Amino acid sequence: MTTKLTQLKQDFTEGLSQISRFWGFPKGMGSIFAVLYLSPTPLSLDEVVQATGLTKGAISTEVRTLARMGLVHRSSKLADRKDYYEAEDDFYKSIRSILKERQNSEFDSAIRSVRETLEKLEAGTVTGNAAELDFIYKRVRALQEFFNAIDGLTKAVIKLESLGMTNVTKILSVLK
Amino acid sequence: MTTKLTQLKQDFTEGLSQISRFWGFPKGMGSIFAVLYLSPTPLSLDEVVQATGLTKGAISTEVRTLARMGLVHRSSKLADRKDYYEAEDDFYKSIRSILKERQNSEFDSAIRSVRETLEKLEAGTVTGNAAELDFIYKRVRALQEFFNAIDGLTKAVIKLESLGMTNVTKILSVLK
DNA sequence: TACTACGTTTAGTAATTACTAAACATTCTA
DNA sequence: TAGAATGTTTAGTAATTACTAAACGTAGTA
Repeated sequence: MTTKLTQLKQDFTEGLSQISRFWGFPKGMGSIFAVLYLSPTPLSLDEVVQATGLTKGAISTEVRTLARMGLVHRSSKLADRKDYYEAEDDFYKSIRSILKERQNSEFDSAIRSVRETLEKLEAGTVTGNAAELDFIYKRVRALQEFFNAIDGLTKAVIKLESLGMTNVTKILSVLK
Repeated sequence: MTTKLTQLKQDFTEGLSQISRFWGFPKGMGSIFAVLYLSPTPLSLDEVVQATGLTKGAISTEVRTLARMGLVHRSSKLADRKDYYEAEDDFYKSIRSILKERQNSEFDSAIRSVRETLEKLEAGTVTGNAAELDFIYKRVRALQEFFNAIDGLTKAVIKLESLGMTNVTKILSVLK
């Protein structure tokens, strides 16, 4: 039983859409990436419209966030006003730019709020039952330390020349 | 300038809510966890209702998913029909059970769909332009390899006796 | 057995998010 | 300069998700 190439592409795209949703991104983002990833040549906005069934508007905005994450690249041909988009195919590179992106995001500000909580506790300016205060202080500090560890890890990954199989293998070997 | 303990708790809870949303979970989940995490003693459902402002129903369901992820534990006192909930305070442990949880989830099925794509391509049962087929095969295979690497990593982490600062430090040292 | 104290489920609502359609801005071309 | 070809923004809609309120189930207690 044979499969048509177009069908295969569609299934693949469907799969990436689900993965995208799983990670909390719009499923349209997944399908845009899939289409670009399977294309041997960069595609214009209208070609992506055609291939995904989404509208120009949607693609315009989602391609921008994909580009911010380093998952697609925008290029242009001389003497052609169209923009062209192509997928990054080095996922390890993408991971690094996604992490970099996230550093400046809301996540960091939320984490900062935990640190502020901790600082208030350390400054001794919080009024309330002493035993409870002590308990809460320990817990908040533990959380803070955990965040610091995560933060250290992501920063280390960002700084790498390249993540990639070699490094993954190294990590695996230490974990054994 | 001093802060009331209740205010501090509220701010902390607010912070965790944002973090929860950032990771694609309901913000209510974050606040439930925060309340439990700051409590020296396990809390009953009604106490959580009181502390979070959510309804019994919401808490009932969200506490269940928190428990599945190993972030909270349910316990009961003898001769007391109430359930009591308390937060896991070993986050490394939680990471491991979250990863374990995710293994059987939709994510895996989506990844499986990529593998299926690859298998069809390898079986040579796909009809279409040969050059394009070859290109697509290479790309899909690369993605598959990437997923395998990730999968290997998560499995390794799951298998660990315990993740924790020691291991994080080890990883960091390899990445330098 | 009826009543109470709980947790769960369910059906509906509110809030959020993803997307569309169309107006708009910009740049090139005639 | 007018017109066409492009990408972006915006205002509204559809779809999804988080939550509420209240009915329900169950088990313990009088």
